[in-house]
Amino acid sequence: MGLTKTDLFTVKQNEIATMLKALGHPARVAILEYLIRVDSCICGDIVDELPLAQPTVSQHLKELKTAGLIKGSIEGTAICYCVDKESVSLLQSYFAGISLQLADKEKRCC
Amino acid sequence: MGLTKTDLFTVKQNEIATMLKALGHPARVAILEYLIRVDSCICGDIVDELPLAQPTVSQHLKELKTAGLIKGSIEGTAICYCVDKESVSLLQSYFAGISLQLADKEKRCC
DNA sequence: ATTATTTATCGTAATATTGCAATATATAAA
DNA sequence: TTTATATATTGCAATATTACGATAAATAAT
Repeated sequence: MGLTKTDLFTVKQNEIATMLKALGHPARVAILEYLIRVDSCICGDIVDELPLAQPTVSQHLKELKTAGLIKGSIEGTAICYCVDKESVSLLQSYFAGISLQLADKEKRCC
Repeated sequence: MGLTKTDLFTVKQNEIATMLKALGHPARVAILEYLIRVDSCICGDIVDELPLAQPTVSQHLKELKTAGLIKGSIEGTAICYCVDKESVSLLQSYFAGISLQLADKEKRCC
């Protein structure tokens, strides 16, 4: 197989999983953090910043973009990437909600 | 390849990526949500709840456990799984921090 | 027009993931 | 002890991911 059965789960569950999967690699976490740290949304510097080859970085950027976590805009010959605030906000809300629900429960085991 | 170069990134980045990767599959998101929803941390009901075969569910549970997101305790012949509050709290803090940092920045492109 | 610069895509090798049937393990009940 | 119940492990096929060299595409500068 190797094929995720997305149709068996809710749209929301798939949405969350897709975004988290995109961040399920240290290079992509590093890219996100770099884009946030640098206050302009600088682009190909990511390649210099990361210890990975240019095609590899490009591929990671594509995955982040496909998952909706970053956006890119053409800036002359370069491309300017930046974080999609909405999607990050969505994840933030998701975990905030979960934490809230967890706070109420008292554990009966574990 | 197919091999993540974890040594090239920070411990924190790897830690976050590992947990998010574990949640990067709708079945595992569904398991987390189910464990939170059911206020006792019931175990093998997960198999009935999810539209996946028992070995598949067992495997997903293992991945969540390895990533530290859930814990399991033996309860007679059954095993009782529940969410590890600390790790969820860690993720919650992570995204809260990112959101805060993002709020300050004004976008220069995208 | 030619050349340099920047980013994307292709091709490919190594490895990982997903899913499940079959089977093993381990405890509870009879 | 035998049988039932619950969960884990093994083995395997199909597919996905990771990484990068080589190359393409697209714009800027000369």
